[in-house]
Amino acid sequence: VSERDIEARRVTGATVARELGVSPSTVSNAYNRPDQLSAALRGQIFEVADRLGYAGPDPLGRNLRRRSAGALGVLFSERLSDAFADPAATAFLEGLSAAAEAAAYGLLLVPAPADIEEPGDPLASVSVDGLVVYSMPREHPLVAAALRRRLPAVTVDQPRVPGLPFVGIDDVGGARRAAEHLLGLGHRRFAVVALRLAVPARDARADRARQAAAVYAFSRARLRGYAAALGAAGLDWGGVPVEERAHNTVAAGRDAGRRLLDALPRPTAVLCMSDQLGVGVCEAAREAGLSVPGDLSVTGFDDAVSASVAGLTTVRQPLREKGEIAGRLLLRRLAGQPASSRRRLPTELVVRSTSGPPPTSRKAGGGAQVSGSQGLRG
Amino acid sequence: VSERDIEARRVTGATVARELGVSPSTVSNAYNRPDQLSAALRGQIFEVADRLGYAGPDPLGRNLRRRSAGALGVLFSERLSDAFADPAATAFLEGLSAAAEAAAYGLLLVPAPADIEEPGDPLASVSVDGLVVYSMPREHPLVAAALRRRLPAVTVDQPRVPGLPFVGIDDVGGARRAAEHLLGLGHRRFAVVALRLAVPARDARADRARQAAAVYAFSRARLRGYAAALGAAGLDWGGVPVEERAHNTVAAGRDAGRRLLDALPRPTAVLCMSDQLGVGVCEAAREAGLSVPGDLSVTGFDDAVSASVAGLTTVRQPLREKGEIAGRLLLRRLAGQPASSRRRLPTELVVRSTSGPPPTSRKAGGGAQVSGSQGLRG
DNA sequence: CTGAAAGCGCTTACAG
DNA sequence: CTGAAAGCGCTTACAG
Repeated sequence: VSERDIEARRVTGATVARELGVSPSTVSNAYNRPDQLSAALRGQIFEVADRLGYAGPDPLGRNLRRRSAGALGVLFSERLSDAFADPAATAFLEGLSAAAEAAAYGLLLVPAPADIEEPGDPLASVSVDGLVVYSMPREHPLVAAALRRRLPAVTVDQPRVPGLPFVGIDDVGGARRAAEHLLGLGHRRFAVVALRLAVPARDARADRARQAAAVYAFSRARLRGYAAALGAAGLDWGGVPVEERAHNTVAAGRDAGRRLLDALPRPTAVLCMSDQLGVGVCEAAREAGLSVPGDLSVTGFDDAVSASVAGLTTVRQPLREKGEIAGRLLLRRLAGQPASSRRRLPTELVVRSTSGPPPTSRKAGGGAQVSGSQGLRG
Repeated sequence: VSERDIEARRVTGATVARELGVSPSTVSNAYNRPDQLSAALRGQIFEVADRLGYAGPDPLGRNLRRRSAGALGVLFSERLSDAFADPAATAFLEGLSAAAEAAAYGLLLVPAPADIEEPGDPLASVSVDGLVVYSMPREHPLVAAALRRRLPAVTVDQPRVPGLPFVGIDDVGGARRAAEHLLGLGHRRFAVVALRLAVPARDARADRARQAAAVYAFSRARLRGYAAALGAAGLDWGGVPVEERAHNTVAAGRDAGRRLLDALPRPTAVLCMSDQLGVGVCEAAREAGLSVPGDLSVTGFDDAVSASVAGLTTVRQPLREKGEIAGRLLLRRLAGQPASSRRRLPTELVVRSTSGPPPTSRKAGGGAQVSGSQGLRG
């Protein structure tokens, strides 16, 4: 009975039409095509609507009829709340939302399923016109579900889905330049703080097997870039400790830094896959009584706001632009134009005050060449 | 003709049912109620679906039928891209998304209308189950549209919509404590950098009239807090320059700082309504050859990541928690429980290294009491 | 300038 | 275990 009461009380366009003795089409036209009816009738309709508490056509009905949702979906591998805590993700969203908004599209952030591998389709109730797949491994159940849906989609920082447009950056080159910069300053003892490598992400030392099993394209590529530069300088990549961290936060960097700085012989340079991690490593160094860059050099990645505030040497990537391009690519597809392009944006080394020559070593036997900036081959 | 081709090609649950000679209900049940049909038939259905390219029930149809959208809408007064560039907004979204995600809801970020006051309802195509109204002035057309829709809604940092649940912080008290801290250190010459006050927001000096016309509850309240503290210490609020900035960025703070530090007599303390602004003012000071806090003390607001990185003295507010509470309040209403509460969360002064005693003044005649921390009345 | 008809794709009691 | 029927609320040609 109460169910029926509610039912009876719901006001739709048809209710307004009935009340006024006009057809539902006319009510619809009053809202959508003012030129299709007299101003007088339109006024009456609005008046009755107001009196009855009708707020205009229900988007649910309209969207089904028009077969459009007015929104772009965004898929993250992490929980949404982790994405918002990650400056790289929010800068990307900044650009993406600018593109969406310019075309009057909203952004629907798709919730991560409570259990990975839970039964049921996490996309079952997600009404969107297209999908942005942000930095997810191809095997992720959400990506599989997205592909099954055959929605127009764009992948970002993750190139392995054939047929879909892709936007990414030169991760290998960026990582390589950071390592070369430190090599050029004379460093020989390196450590790395990596972002998530495989699923599930870990907060732990990543051995060779773990590195080889990396499924996130961006972190895999950055490892490759670091390794290439160090290898070219004659260093043994196998001896370089790599700490993996699941979350892109200062706290994670601090923790990883503590662990790396505990080891002997201590590294003189730490390559970090994000600025948050880099800032955290700097904090761990100061905690341990080490000066940066006197005793320890640190590089980040992204060039987020915290990097410039902290004076962090880092690799700049055009995060906002990456989001804008992803959005425009998807919107172009939605407009019916073919857009199966792949864009790889450039990265750039930004030298600030957390990198310098290594301390003149008392015990290590390594070369003490403090100068020279290039060409450390062989 | 091509229209018809496309029409003919679309695969729905009915297509699968026809192909297999079963009813649409059975196909629906295969996806939604596995217990309602034999495993064998279910398998057949999935097989045919796969062959025909049917990805499961279309969310558009399902959402209409179920009268739910599976998403919470978020309304901002700024463009979406500005919201993502604002650390306070993203920290709020972090908490909100955690609450939404825990209940398997997505977050739909509603695009700002291209023209303010454009014709048509910006919410016309926005399918959501409820709305979070974040820091908007009551008169804003989007808020009016939202109220008209009669959707369950929660307002945040903006208390003036009667009947709606509200979550906010103690802006007055937080601002007052920042000012009292600086007064206690002996400062007498203040300046303020404010966030948006009225619509449209401006990048300019805000005179008394502008301050009185402020429509954003949070900035209005913070001004009141600053003014109360300075007034209680016998200072003339009318003589305190207030610079308004539309965007919460370091660049905006730097610009405001430059203008304030150009004036003579120069202020010895700058109260900022955000950490980004505060960091910017610190940069402007260093640019001008002033030391912080030796020549100039600066306070922020929020205690965002940049505040701790920069060592900024600030007023901490529980941004993430605010978002979580807003989300939970809205979800409770969606679950049919009454939730017309108002929550005002506490703020807390965090003293770091950008505040100290004013420089021992050579020319100004003010008192030079460098100590004392409270009770500057009269 | 207005209305009757069809249908967007789905799910839910209900009957068998 | 399966199907026929009704309807969620809307918009779009089309006829008048």
